[in-house]
Amino acid sequence: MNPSQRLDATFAALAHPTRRAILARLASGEASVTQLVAPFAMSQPAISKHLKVLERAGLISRGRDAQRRPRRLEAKPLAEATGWLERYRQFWEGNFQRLDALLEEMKAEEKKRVRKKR
Amino acid sequence: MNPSQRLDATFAALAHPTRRAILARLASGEASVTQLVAPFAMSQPAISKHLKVLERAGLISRGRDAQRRPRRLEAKPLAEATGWLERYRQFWEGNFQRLDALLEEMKAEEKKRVRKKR
DNA sequence: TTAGTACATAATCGAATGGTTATAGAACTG
DNA sequence: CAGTTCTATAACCATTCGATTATGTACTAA
Repeated sequence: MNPSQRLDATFAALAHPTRRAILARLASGEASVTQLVAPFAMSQPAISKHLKVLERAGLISRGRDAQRRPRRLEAKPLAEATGWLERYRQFWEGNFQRLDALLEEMKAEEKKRVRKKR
Repeated sequence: MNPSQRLDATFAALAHPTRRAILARLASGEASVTQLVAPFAMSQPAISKHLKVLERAGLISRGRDAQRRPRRLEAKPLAEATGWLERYRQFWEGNFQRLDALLEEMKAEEKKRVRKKR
């Protein structure tokens, strides 16, 4: 998976309230599937599907403890997503000191990308 | 739209490379639909659909200039998304000084949420 | 007024998403 | 061993997504 595809998977995984709630739960420590199902008005297979989405995005990993397969938070993809968003920070912070430099950098990157495409 | 739904819309909008590229383009200034279509091997209606997704998420707004309807970046939803992600920053920075406080806060929030649900 | 440009919208289509129920399998428990 | 618990998977279904082509509409320009 290239970086763009990783961002696709990460943002898509975050685009569902159930999956965000699962991540929030896992932030306070690993949890079994049964424990993760409990708070939701939803079947166990539905949660298992959400877990699969999170796992394909690399946001969680699977351990083992007897019959249980506890999930643990893996934050690296969150860091990458944040990294992508940081490029826009000045747009909402109204902090335009470094804007010119940023725009030049962005234009250069885009030229590279477009050239590559042809 | 409640905050959770706004996050749904924002993350979903970011989960596509074409839409991220459009935002990157708009970071260097507003652009007409025709200008936004140009770099992509994709039809104009396809781009217009992506623009609609971005607009529903509040990530862009529409101006007018003769027949043109130039789009402009609106960064507030990006700020909200970043805000959500920031809660996890310490997980990838390995900075656990404030972790206990955070976990307490998260548990309290979750209890509120679960109680509300019933 | 006629032609062209810019954009939007409708209809269509295949693939992906998000849920369900039913069932299978693996590991514990008595 | 028999039963129970935990999790995964399969089959199914409705809806949404992401693209297409065709067409409509609003504005400009000659």
